[in-house]
Amino acid sequence: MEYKFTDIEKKWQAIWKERHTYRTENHSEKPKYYVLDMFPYPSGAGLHVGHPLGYIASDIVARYKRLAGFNVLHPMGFDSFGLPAEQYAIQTGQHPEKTTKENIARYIDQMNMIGFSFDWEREVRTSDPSYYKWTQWIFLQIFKSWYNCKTNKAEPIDSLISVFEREGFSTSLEQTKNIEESLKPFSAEQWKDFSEKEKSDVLMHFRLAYLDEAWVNWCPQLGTVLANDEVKDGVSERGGFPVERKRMPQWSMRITSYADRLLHDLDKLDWTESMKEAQRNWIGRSQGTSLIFKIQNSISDVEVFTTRPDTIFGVTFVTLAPEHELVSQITTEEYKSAVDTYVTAAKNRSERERMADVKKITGQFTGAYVIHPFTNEKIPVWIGDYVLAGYGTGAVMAVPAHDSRDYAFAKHFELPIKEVVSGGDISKESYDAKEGKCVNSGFLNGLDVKDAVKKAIEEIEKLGIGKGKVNYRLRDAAFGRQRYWGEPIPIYYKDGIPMPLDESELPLVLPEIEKFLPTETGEPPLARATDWKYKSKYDYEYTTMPGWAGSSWYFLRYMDPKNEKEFVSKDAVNYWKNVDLYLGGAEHATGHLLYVRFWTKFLFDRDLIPMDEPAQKLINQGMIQGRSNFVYRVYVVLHDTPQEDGVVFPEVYISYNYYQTLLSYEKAIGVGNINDDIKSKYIFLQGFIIQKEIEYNALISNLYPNYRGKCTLSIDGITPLRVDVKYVENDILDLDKFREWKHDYNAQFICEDGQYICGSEIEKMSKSKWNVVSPDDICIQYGADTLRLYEMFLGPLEQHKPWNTNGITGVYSFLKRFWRLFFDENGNMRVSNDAASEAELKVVNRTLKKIKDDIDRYSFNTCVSQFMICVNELMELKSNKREVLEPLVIALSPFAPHISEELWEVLGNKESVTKASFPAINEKYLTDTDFAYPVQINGKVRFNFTASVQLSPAEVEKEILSSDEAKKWLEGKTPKKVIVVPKRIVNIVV
RNA sequence: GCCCAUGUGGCGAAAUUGGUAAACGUUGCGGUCUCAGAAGCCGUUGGAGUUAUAUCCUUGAGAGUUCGAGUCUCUCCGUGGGCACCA
Repeated sequence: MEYKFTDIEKKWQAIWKERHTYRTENHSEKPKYYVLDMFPYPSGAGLHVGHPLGYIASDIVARYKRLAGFNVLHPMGFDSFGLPAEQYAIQTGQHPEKTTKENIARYIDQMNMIGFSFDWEREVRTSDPSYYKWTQWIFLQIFKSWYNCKTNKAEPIDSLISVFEREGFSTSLEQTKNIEESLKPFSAEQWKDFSEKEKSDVLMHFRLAYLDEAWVNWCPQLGTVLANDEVKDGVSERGGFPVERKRMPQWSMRITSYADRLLHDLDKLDWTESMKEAQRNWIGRSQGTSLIFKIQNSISDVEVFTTRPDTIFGVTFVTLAPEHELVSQITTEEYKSAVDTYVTAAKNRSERERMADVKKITGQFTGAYVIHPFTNEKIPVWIGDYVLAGYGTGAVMAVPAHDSRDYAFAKHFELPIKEVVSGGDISKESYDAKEGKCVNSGFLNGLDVKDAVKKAIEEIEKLGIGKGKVNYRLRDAAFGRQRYWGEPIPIYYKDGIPMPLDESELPLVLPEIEKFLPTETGEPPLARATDWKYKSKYDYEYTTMPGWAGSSWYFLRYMDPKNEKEFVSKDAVNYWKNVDLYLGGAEHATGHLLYVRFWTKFLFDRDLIPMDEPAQKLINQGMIQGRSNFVYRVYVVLHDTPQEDGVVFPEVYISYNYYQTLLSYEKAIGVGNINDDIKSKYIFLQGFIIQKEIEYNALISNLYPNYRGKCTLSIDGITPLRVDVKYVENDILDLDKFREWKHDYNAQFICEDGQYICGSEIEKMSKSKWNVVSPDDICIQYGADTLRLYEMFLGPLEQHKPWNTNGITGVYSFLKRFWRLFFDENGNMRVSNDAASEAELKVVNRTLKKIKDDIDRYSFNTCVSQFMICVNELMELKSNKREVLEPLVIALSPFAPHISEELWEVLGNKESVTKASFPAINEKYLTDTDFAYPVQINGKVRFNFTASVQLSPAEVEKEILSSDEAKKWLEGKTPKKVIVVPKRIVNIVV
């Protein structure tokens, strides 16, 4: 009997489905274990071999934990709202719901083919109304909450209202300190007299989900606002379109209220350092001082934020961001037009332009001055776009001597530079280091920087012009998207006041619309919906939620996916608590992983769930990259008019360079007639040039030099073209298939030893790069178990690695060998019930121990190696004992579940292997007693040596050589060399 | 610029707390089986050196700690990633 993986896999997948083998109950005597994958966005391209990497790893852990006696929750679902489906809908007119459903069906088929142990009865889809009902519900809870700084947690908005009713609002109100300082103070009486609208506006300053005029990342091509993490290098992450800054009313999430807790709680998580570091950077906490400068001849003042109060005496100017609200107020008549010009220019620059000329220094004097609080000197106020409106107070005190940006600005505009910390040479560059002694600094003179900071803050607070303050780089997250395919925000507008829907009215279902584009007046697509008004009267909010809304709480829904009364029952969430192992890509560090922590903390604050972190342990599986292949083709650029130095042929004009290109090809490949006669050259050219590409204004020849030929010749006019990796094996192109694919039957390949060698490049696996390898193909050719083992065998889980099918035969033949342990050549079962030998037991126990240890540290590649070693050893021992094989079948089952089930049945066990428990390890067989007596290997003798105390090599040597066994072996000879490894092994060479 | 990660044969990679570097797989080479191919099976494969044995060298580079360093410390170089006029 052969190992027929196709039959075996089909059989067991059907059985698992039929018997609901992986259904998980919410109650069990067993301890719980929750292993979660980041759910995929179901794209139209289907899964490629990179996607299942993390799923296979998590499936191994899930299956292993079941064997180890845990009640395991291992679900899968789909993040099915999002931009690509909508873009596709715009292009094709198909409803995103339809394409999303089709894509999901394909994803599920592909996943089932690999044999995952997901409990599909718990599947969630973020675009399903029964799911997004609860996303909307959570939004409403966030909307109806505020952050109390005194209790340091989110509370119902009612508790804030009662504070206002009792005390009114002032900047010194303890509960709201650091939250909102632009709001004007009011008394309790004033609060009571406020209109509904006024009250709503005030509360908007505190709600955790709020509507506000804000600077946003606007992407005109996508027609929507994007959050900071959706913008990379000034272009949108999806599609790569330019992003502008725009001020508009915008729904936001007050994630900044949680900045401190998001930062601090990182310490208690078991995540990689780089992951935590990425979040720390993104949150960007900086401890400093806010400081107020009085403006000369004015009642207003400027507040700045600095981390270096110790350099207060080095301030030689103050810079405001162009958007700063004081700019228009303080600018003097004389500078008005210059300032206006500058501000307008700065505002019109896109984010990308601004980034591009980071090095270019621009600025403008306002004509105004502030008074230095300690020296009473006049300090000029400038505006400059190196100061960001959104960070700190949008104004800085410039200390050119000790800040490189201020230094550059000062040098450019010839402003004074005053050294106040000794240690650098400020004539050359600024001295930014926080080391040295203060000079020229009044009461700070002679102090070290550290002490000076303390002293400066003390003095500043004494004068009442500032206080210690913490700033974060993290901004509130834009929450509204001017798009169709997302959760509608459950808000309607009554007399201009945003009102939450009643919870009983959820879900607010996405209305049907005809076109998925914005309206003619520029409103979001939802404005197209007819008959879609709250109580047929009030407008709903037209923006939808961003992609991250649904994914910020999905791990909770898996616990209780069908609950119609609650987002998750107390019962379920108290049992499962947080995720024990979370697997996903590192690219979500500053997006999803921050938002899901934020929502979890919020739900915790409001006593809706018992834990304040979503996932204790996080593993980032590396990306499996694609290996793209290229063919090369000679292009000839056409010219409209004859080139002076060119060669003229009937119909076409070619520059001399390209003529040379073709000639050198002729030489290189030794084809065609080389003849000075222009006519024969024409024939030569005619032979190759077959097609005119109007688009590129070029002639495409049918000549394909191979990779090596292209390199050695290094001629212009050769263009690399992507070729589907299906037609390439080990960089060698299947010529016929290629001709067929490109319909280029005249293609002339310049080969080497009859082989056309393609160029290659490692890059992200993607449909557009033609380098996608589908897991389906691997499953068909080698089987799912081989695919699973091979993906693990490729290398450490967390590392990026290119896909390469070369090694897969090794894994495949391992499974075939494993199979042969059970069947002889004639297909008869050869397993015996005899007792196993000591050697066999040693092999199996050592393997089990190693596998267990390696799974516990998520080192799956070494597990696979260990299985291979084990099979090799058992083959050598010709082992066929049930006692040996049975535990191995169980141990292998997390990795290769199908073959394990089949063999388990062959061994005559009725229950499924997944119901078995992980075999116990007999410690007796783990000790290296083999080496207790001397063994001769290549002239060396190996002794086992174990000492309870640390001995020096000399002592060990003495100890060993004086032992009876050594004496017996040496027979009076003196050892030539003794290599001593304390505590372990001694090699003696005679 | 700042921060994090990482560097081992032709290739993917192993190497618990510092303890015989290169396990396992692949590629290459040689052999066996076969009408033939595929698949198996058996050798061999870091470098230098020797008929062979012996021996020496080798974990990006250089230093240090140690009886002993791929592993720990410092400096430098390369690669990947994050943040970036964030005051």
